[in-house]
Order: sequence, then C-alpha cells, then structure tokens
Amino acid sequence: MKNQKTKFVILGLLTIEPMSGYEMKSMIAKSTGHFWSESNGQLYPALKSLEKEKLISVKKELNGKKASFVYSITQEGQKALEQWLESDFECKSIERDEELLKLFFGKNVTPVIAISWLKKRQQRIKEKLTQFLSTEKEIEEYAKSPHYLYWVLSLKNGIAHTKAELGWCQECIRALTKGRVS
Amino acid sequence: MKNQKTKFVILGLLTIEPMSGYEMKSMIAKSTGHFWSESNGQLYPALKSLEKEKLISVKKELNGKKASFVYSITQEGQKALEQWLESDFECKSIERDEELLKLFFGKNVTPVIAISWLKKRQQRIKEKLTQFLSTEKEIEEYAKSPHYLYWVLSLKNGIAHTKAELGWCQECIRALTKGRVS
DNA sequence: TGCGCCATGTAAGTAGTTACATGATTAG
DNA sequence: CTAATCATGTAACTACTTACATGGCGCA
Repeated sequence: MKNQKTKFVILGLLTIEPMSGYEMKSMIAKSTGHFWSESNGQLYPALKSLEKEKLISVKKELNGKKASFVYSITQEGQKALEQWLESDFECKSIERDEELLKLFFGKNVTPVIAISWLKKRQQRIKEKLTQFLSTEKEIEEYAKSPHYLYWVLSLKNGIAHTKAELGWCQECIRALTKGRVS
Repeated sequence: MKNQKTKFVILGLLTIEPMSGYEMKSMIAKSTGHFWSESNGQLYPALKSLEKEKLISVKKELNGKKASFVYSITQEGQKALEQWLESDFECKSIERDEELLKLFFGKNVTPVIAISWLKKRQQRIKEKLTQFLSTEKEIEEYAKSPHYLYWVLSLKNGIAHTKAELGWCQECIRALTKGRVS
C-alpha cells in the first residue's frame, strides 16, 4: 500500500462524518492546513484506492441536481485508522522554509534587504494569526463534538508557533537594524 | 534548470568557504537541519549540474592520501545566489507534521494514548532545545564572521519555536488530563 | 580483521504539485 | 451572460528518500 499518509487523512476525516472528495479538500485547507495539506492529484487516486481496499464505501448523492460521491468509513477502515494512530512508528515532520534559508545566507545581501524579508514575513504571520484566532471562535460551534478538544489543541499549536514567530521577527529586525544580537 | 533549491543551498554554503560534498552534508545537518535538509540523492547530482553551468568550480584535493572534490563558488555563481536572495518570488514553507495529524484525529483513541504521544514529543523537543542551546554556545566561536549574525538569528528561530512547542505540549497534557481546555 | 568514518555516487521508488480537462449549478 | 463555485479527475512533471555500491583510511 502506497501513499499511506493521504489515506489516513481521509480515514480520519470520515470519522467526523461522511463526505465527498471536494468537502475533504476544503476541510483539509481549513482545519489541518497549517500542518498538513493535500492536492487533488493525491486525494482522488487515494479515494479510489481506499475504496478498492474496502476501507471506505461510496454512495452517489444528489443535492438538488448536483451529483457527488459521498464516502463513508467502513469498520475495517476504522480499524486501520486506529492501528495507525496507536502505532509507534516514527512520525516524521518535515520542514522546509525557504525564507529561513535565505536569512541564513543573509551575509550576501545588504541588511536592508534582509529586513524587508522579515517585515513581509511579519505581516504575513500577523494575518495568519488573525485567521487562527477567528477560526478559534468559529469552531466553538462544535464545542459539543467529541472531536472539539483535539481540534482546539491542534489549532493552539499553530497559534503558539505563530506568536513565537512574531516575537522572533521583531527580534531579528531589531538585531539587523543595530547590526548585532541584543 | 531543475531542483533550484538544492542548488542555492550549495551556492550559499560555498560563500562560507570552499568545501566538498561530504562537508556540505554535515554542515547542512548541523546548521540548517531544523529548517532545511538534503540527501545524497539530491546533493551530488546538483553538484555535477552546477559545475556544468559554471556556477561552481571543482578541484581535487588530497589530505594525506584521501582524495576529495573541493568546490568553490564562481563569480557567476555568486551572482546567481544574489539574484535568488533578492528575488521576490514566493517563498514556500512546507510543513507536514504527522504527530499533529494524529492528534487532530485523537478522538479515535483513548486520552491515555494521546497523552503518551505528547509526552514523547515533549521529551524529544526538550532534547532538541538542549541541542540548540549548545549549538548557540558553539557558534560563538564564529562571532567575528560576517555570517555570524545570520546564523544566530536562524538558530534563534528554532529556539523560539521549540520553546513555544514545549509550552503547548504542557498545555495539551493538562487539557487532556482534565478533559477540557483551560 | 573488522568496525566506523570519510567520501562519492546512483537506481529505483515514493511523494507531491501543477496545470489542465470536463461539466454542472448558482449568484449577480 | 458570465463569473464563481461545486465537483471529479488525470498526465506530466518535480522533488525527495532510501538503500545500496564502492573504496580508502585509521585505529583498536
């Protein structure tokens, strides 16, 4: 079985409720976007493959006249998900931050340029924080869901990192302006 | 020109000093490891390719009887690096954190299991922080280098995130123990 | 003599994105 | 009428990792 991770995202989402591929995409973007993303090119083939493995089942539904394939998790699927969750296999987190890479080699440009990177980054991060905070409000709606606690906690991870990043940007700008770390 | 990023890592490293592929690998692991990594399968082909493009030059060196190919950046290489650094093309940062993904779907396991994930994560992060702090001491040796400020700042990014992560882990463990966010 | 490090490299496979094609429905 | 959104999908490409092969050196 290839492309394990995408499959577990799908299985996980289907423990929330049955949904279509399209809904999965938007849920991933909205909720796990800050630590996990998927593209069409991975999502749709994975759906087909999970169906073949009988880990999910599919049903054609019509909302009005629009047709969509709504997937549900099967018992085997639930079992496969739990196995993954309980497994102790190493969880890798990959990070590739091109801007940090640029900063690392910052000696090769003037401090003015480096500062401009950081100001842009700061701006972007601020917007991200605003979004996180509004998402935090939005999901209060699901406070009764057994998923809620876990959603809040993973969101708080994003918030914590975003705040740390903002502080760091400020520190960097100060340091680059003065030409030394304080 | 394919695989741009690996190439810029190489060019950047060569602005520090001429070095071999092997040295690059260990420098990447030590210094940019927390936000950028490269494997042999990317590094060595990229070296060949950069040489063809005349952005780096190579010289066979013998330390004792051991031979190695020591690369240097050319003027064109320096120019290419600066162009990348000054370019405003979107800098993507990708993040995929499998553990966070598991936590997001934590409803499907008992809180005890979720807490065990977090304790392990916390332990790992603590070790990471210790490492960062000792690296911080180690690089003081290069305080006179024009690269120093940028190295410290990118390191501090790792430290800031690590500390944020530790606080978050603590919060999660508390929340999962009590069954609600505080 | 055998282990571990230095040092370079490649083949095969996995993972992921991009850019597109298709076509229906809805809102302005 | 048309632009946006809903909805599914694929081909081609790019990126990246893994696992291995090779061989010298130093040292216990």
